Amino acid sequence: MMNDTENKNITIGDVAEALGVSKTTVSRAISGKGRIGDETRQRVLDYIEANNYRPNPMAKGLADQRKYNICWAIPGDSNVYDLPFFQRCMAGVCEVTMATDYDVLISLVYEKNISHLKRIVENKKVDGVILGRTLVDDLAVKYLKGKDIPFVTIGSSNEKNVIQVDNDHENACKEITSILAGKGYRKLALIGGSSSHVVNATRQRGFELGLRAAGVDINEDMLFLGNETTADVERAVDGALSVGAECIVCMDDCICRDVLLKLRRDGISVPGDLKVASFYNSELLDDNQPQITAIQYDPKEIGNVACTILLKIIAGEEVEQKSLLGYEVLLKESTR
Amino acid sequence: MMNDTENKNITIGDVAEALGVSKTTVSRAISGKGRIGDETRQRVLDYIEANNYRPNPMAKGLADQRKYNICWAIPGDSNVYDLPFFQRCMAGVCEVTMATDYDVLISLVYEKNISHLKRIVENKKVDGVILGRTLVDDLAVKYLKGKDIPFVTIGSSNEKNVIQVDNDHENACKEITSILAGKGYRKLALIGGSSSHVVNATRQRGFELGLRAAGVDINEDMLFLGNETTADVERAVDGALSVGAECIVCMDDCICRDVLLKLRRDGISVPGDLKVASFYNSELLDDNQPQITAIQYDPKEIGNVACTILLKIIAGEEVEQKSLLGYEVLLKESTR
DNA sequence: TTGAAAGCGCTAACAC
DNA sequence: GTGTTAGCGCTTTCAA
Repeated sequence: MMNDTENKNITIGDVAEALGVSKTTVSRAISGKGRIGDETRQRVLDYIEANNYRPNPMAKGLADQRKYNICWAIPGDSNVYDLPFFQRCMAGVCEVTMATDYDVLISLVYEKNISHLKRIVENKKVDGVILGRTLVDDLAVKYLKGKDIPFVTIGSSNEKNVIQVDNDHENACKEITSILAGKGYRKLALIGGSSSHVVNATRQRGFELGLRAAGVDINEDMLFLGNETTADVERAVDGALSVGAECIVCMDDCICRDVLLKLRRDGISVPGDLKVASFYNSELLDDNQPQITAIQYDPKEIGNVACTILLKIIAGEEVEQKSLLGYEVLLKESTR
Repeated sequence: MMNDTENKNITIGDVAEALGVSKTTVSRAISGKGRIGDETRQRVLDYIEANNYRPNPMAKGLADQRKYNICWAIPGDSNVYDLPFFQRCMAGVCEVTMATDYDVLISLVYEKNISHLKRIVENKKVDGVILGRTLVDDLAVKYLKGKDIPFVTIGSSNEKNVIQVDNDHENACKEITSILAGKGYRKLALIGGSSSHVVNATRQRGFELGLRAAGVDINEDMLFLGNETTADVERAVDGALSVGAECIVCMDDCICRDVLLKLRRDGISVPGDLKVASFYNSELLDDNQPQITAIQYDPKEIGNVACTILLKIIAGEEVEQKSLLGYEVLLKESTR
C-alpha cells in the first residue's frame, strides 16, 4: 500500500475525521491545553507525526491573535547594515527562534524614516520587535512605546521603561582605559564618532571613569568627538598628535581603521611612535600589523539574549529591564 | 470633536458598518476586483485612509491562501553569513518588498541541514524563497524543487529548471584575465577556494577562457584550487611562487586577503615583485596598499533582481530562467 | 452595482 | 474526557 502521498493540504479537520474524533480533540492533543485522555492524545500525535500534519499558522494566528513572527529591525543605511555586527546578532536571534515556533521578519529602519517598521507593526505581522540599534533620540523606540507591542533594544536607550540588552561598554571601556593609563600612557586621546549613538556617550563615560580610576585628570583637549567621516577622523588624529598624545583610543573599529590608515600614510609607527587601542574589535582590525589592543564582544550572544528576552515578554513572563553582557580585553602589540 | 483615537482593531466589518455598505463592497473597493461603483469605491477608500484601516494579513492570508511573506535563506555558518555580500543582497531584497505587501522572513540554512527552511516552507509561512547562496549539490535546491513553491537562487545552479540570478562571473573573469595576460603577465597563477561552490567552477572557466583569448596556454601547475583554510592558501602562494608565477589571481576577496597577508609577511612586494588581482572585490581589500585590481559587483542589485523575479513568479508571470548581471573591472596599482 | 452567506483552518467557551 | 459551536477577519461565489 502506498505510503501517504504528499497530501496537498492536510488540515486539522482531516486528522479529526481520519481518527474519528473532533477537531477540538486534535487541537487539544497538539496544544496540550485542556483535558484529554492519554491514549487519545497519543493516537492523535502518532497520526500527525506519521502524516506530517502541520497546523496552518495563518489560521492559528487568526484564531489566537498571534503571529508567530518577531521583527528584526536594523538600520537601512548602506554603510551601517553591512557591519558584521548585525549579521552575527541576527544569527543569534535566529538561533533562538529556530528552537521555537517563531520566525524572524526583517525591517529596515532609517534614522528619520521608520515607515516600514510601522507597516509591519500595524499590519500585525509580528508579536514583538528587536531593535538592532538604538539612537539617542530614537524614532523607532518612541513609536513602539506608543504601540502596545513588546520590544527590546540592542544597545542602551535613554528612554525610560525600555527593555534593553547591551554589552557592558562602560565597564569595558573603563577597564581598558585604566589598564592603559596604568601602563604609564597618561596622555590618552579619545577619538569618537557620532554623538547620536547612545553607545558613544557610554564609551566616553567609561573612558573618563577609567582615567579617574588611574588617577589621571581628564583633559578636554584630548577628546575628539562627533567624527562622522574619514576626513573628520584624520583631522582628529592630527589634533591628537598636536596635543602630544601618547596613545590614541578609538571609540570603535571603523574609526580605528581610519586612524591606522592615516598613521601608516603619515609614516607614524605603531606602537613605536604612538600606541593605539580600540573600544571595539572586529575583523576590520584583524589584519592589522601590529595587532590592535581592543575590547572584544560577542554579537551573537547579544542576539541570543535579546531574542530570548523578547520571547519571554511575549509569553507574559517578567524580565529584567536591562541586561548587560560581558566582554574581553585583548591586550596586543599596538599598546606594548 | 476628537479625531479618531488609536482604535484597537478596526476591521473590514467596522468599515462596512460605518459606511452602511457590506463587507463585500469594502473588500472590492480595496482589491479592485469585482465591479463596484466609482462613487462607492471612493467613499470606502476615503474612509479607510482617514481611519487608517489596515486589513489583517492573517485573515487575508487565510482566505486567499497567501502568506505575503517570502523567505530569505542564507548560510548559517558563522564564517559565511557575515560576509557583507549577504547583508547587501538582503537590503536589495528588502528594498523591493518594501514597495509591496510582502515581507521577508529569514532562514539560516546549513550545508547539510536545511531543517529550518523546511519548517518555514512546510508551515506555509512564505509564498516563495530566495536562496542567497547556491552550492554544487545543493540540499535546499533539491528540496524546493520537490515542493510546489516558487524559488530563485542567487548564484548559478547546475540543477535544471531553476530560476537563477547571478553576476556574469564567467565573462568578468575572462575579461580581467585576458587584460592581465594582455599586459604581458603570462604566468598567471589561479588560487581558488572550495570547489563545492558553483561560482568557483564558473570563475575557473572564465580564467581559462581569458587565457585562451589572450593566446596563453593553460598550465595545470598554475592552478591551485580547493583551498579551504588560510593555511591552504599560504601553501598555494608558496606553490605559485615556486613555479614562477608573475601574477597571482585570487578567486575571491577572502583568498586575496590571505594572499596579501602572506606576501607581506614574506617581504614580497606588490606589485614590485609580484602582481595580484582578485575575481571579487570587497571592503576586505579596500584598505590594502597598493589598491587591488579586482572585479566589482553590486550585491544589492542582485537582491533587487532576485526579489523582483520571485514576486513575478508568485504573481504567476513568466520570467527568464537565468538573469546575468553586469560587473566592472577595476584596474589598480596591484597589477601596474 | 451590491449584498448574503459560505468558507479558509484553527481555537476556546460551553455543553454533555 | 470529548464534542458542538461560534467566532478570528477576509475573500468569493452566487443571487438579487
